[in-house]
Amino acid sequence: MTLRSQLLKGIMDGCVLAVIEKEPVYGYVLSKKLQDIGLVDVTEGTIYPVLLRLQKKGFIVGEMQPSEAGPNRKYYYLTSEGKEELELIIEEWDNIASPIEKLFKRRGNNA
Amino acid sequence: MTLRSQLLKGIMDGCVLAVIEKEPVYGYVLSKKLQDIGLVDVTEGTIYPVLLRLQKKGFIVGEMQPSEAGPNRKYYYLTSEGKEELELIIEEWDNIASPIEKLFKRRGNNA
DNA sequence: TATCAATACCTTGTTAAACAAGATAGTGAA
DNA sequence: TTCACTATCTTGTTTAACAAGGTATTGATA
Repeated sequence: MTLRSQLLKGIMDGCVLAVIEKEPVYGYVLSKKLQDIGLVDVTEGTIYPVLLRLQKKGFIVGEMQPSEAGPNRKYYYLTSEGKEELELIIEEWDNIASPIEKLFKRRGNNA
Repeated sequence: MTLRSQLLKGIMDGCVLAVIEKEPVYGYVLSKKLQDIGLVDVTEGTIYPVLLRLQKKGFIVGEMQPSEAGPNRKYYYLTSEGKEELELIIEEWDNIASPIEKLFKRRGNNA
């Protein structure tokens, strides 16, 4: 719908892997974290399909853990395949983002 | 299909507008230009739908011009609405790209 | 003449992923 | 008992890249 949602296509996997790499998280809090850093539209409707996809591909593993308050939480951990995948995604990102940056930067430089 | 193709979602319009802003171009050569700067998969199957979409929205206008060798060329020019749209797209890009960059940058900093 | 490559336009169909909307359920406070 | 917050997940819609194909012009080569 939004331009924002289109711009995230193909990079959500990378974002999720990057967060999980730092420390294992569960879906609900992952969504909040991504919103906090500026990806404001990343709600649960986005995050859970991504987590399922990544788990199916073997890049993360989920483990249910009891919670003292509220429903149980499914924590996700990065696998070594997931780490490799993250490297690839970051490389691709650089390959795509840098020509776009150049295209967008050299403009209005009449100062 | 490719990760690359997903990463370009929602940003092709901006890329095309940015190129046309510098100088009017026709579709065939626009595709080559974008490939040259690193967007290697941007073929005519990508470019012509984008040009039609942008024209329908009033961001560019096309004008057929005779060619001495080969088929005629349809040159596209940026409108003032197109310029405004480009500004918006670049702003959105910055809003999305910068948190992603941060997520990807602060890694492997054990040097 | 026929054929090929390069140039140049365009359309159709497939596919993937974000995400809005909704369903379900546990805890605890008012 | 009603509400808010936490937490999981699914379904359906939408959008845009782009692979594949089609048409036509010019000019070179066989």
